Amino acid sequence: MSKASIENIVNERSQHFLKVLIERYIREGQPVGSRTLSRDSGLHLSPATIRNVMADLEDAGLIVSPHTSAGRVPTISGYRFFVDYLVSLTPPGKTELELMRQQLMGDVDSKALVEKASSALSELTCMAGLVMIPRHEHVLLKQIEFVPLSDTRILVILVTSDGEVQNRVIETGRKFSQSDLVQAQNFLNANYGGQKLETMRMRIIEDMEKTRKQMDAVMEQALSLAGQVLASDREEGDFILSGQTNLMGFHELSDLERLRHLFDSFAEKRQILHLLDRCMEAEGVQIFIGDESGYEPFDSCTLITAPYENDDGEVAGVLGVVGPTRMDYNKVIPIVDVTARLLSNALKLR
Amino acid sequence: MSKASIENIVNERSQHFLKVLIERYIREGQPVGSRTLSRDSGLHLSPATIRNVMADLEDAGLIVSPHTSAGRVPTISGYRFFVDYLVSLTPPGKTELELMRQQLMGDVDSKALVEKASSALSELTCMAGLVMIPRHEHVLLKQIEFVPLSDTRILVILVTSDGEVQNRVIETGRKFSQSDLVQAQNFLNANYGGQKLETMRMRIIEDMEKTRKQMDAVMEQALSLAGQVLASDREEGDFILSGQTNLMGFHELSDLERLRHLFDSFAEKRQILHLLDRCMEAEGVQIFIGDESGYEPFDSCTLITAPYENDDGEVAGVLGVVGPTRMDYNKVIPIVDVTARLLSNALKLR
DNA sequence: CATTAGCACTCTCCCTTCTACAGTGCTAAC
DNA sequence: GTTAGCACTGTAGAAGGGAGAGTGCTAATG
Repeated sequence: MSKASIENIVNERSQHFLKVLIERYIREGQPVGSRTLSRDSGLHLSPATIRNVMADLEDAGLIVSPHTSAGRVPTISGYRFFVDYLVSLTPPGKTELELMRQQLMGDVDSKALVEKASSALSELTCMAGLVMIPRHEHVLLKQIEFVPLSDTRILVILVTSDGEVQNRVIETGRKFSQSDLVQAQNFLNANYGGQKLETMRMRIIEDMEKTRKQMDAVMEQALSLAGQVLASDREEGDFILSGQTNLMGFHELSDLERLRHLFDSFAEKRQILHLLDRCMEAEGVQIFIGDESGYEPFDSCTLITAPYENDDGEVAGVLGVVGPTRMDYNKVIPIVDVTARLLSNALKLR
Repeated sequence: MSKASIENIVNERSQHFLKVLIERYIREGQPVGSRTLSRDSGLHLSPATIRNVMADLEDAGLIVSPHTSAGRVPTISGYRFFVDYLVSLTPPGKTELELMRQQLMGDVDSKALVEKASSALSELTCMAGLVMIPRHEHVLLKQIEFVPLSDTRILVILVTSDGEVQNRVIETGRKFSQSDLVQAQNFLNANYGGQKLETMRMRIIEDMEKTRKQMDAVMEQALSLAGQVLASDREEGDFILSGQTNLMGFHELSDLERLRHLFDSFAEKRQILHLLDRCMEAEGVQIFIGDESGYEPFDSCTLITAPYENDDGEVAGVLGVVGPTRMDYNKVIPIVDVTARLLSNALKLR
């Protein structure tokens, strides 16, 4: 940012005009001209004066005109300045809140909760809602079961403290008898039940060393199986997307090629998950406007996210909405924020 | 169909022209005029003659012209007649076949197979591919396990003969001790293991009657639990969709509103599942052109489906593609057909 | 009787032209 | 610092016009 621009931004009056301009543009979707702004601003200044201010704002890179004789529209920096300094967040109405609260109560199944949160987001914002499936990193092992499928394939069922069930199939390479499995299962439940999966993984590696000296066949088998199970525990993550088609309504995204690109990126998931992972580390609401996400299909979109917590009060995932850069930040930011809180609560109250 | 139309359709020459016209239109996407058709037809007839034939075909409702001075395009009836009597199916090339075969081998997980089949369909046809998740109606119970989650909630794990694992949580309303559950589990495995879930459900209802007289507590508990598990067995079904965005490339579908409607229908699933269910009953390839599906979002699409079989040789589900009515039927029909066969094989060879 | 040439007609597509309009930047006056 | 006035610029939309493609009809032909 040039020196001139900073001085102008500091100017309170310019900021007021910027705010009014952006709010107007968000509402109407049309470039805002000096005459309109003069009427809307509340201050009694002529269009000519406003034009000077607008020229400054344009110099500062906060607004641009699409062509000579159109009004001005916010740039990405403009939106950024707006959300950083100028937003007047309007908390969701009682009815919306109540509706959302109801949706997110009842259920005990965390998958169902996540889906409802996602569709609530998309319905309330009329954009696309997305919610990461909760991570189970800090989850405790409640029970482990082995079920033989064939000679060398074993189905392993992990029941975790958050009530989730994970099925994994492992290829053992050698044969285990039914009683081998029962013994291993009992051994593991007795020794590792109630532990976190991650600490479990570490302890098993240690324990395998010790066991080698003791040469207890049962323990060794059990550990080797458990080792295999947990080796495949690198979760790749996933998210639930709702209301993707809402995005087809925005004519700033109506370029079919861009839109297709965006939809493909939703289907591919990988990059988006990476982005969401980053948001999980940050605290509170995160906003990526236009190319700020560094992810090209989102170049003409804004992503607003907030982390939510699991029953232990640890960050379990991230939720958010995707929409055009021209979105009602005043309204959407609180919705994302509140939804994250409500989902956290719902996960705790199960 | 009027009498005149039938006579005209029976006319072999008209049929030839219809075929050439449709194939040309499928290739080029432009209305086909009499001059073009005269050159393409192979027969040495002047455009004027062709015009007479085209007028007949139009009377018969097989083609229309978008406006006075455009050529003709096929109607839905035209396409229908084409696929019923005129297609020259071209089997997929060696390379495509080999590629598909490779994709569909390796894996043992039926979910993964289904996903690969779906993406293979969408890639080979450049349209949207969809594959129903296999139904487990005729599947055998391999093993049943009870895992207590809380006093009244029990996790039931069903391992079935096709290697799938189903988790269900039931609310018992009263407390079961650990040993109650183990006994019930053993009883059920001993008495119902290896049976079809559907016959099991019926037998359990019978057996509950008998048990009432014997008053064996263990048996009664076991049956009551199993009854609950199987009561929730009404599968609603699901399908995997791939390459949905391919549809955005077709400009006959480029009306954003229609497209949105179509995408919403994919997300809603219910109606489409209903449609697919109907296809499961029929034998072999099914084709719904335009409004033939009776499902309005598909009005400007064609759906081509084929059922596939599970390891028992019973119909397990349906797969297919969705694209614009103007699609290369000669090529796509065999692809759907072959994919269904290959998926059936892959499911058998696991 | 089927086929064909000829012709007037119709419609779309694309190009150009024109006008109305909105909004700008600049200059000079307040 | 603010404002009025003014020339300028770019867009949107209407109007017009020619080229081209394809039609249906009629009358002539083999």
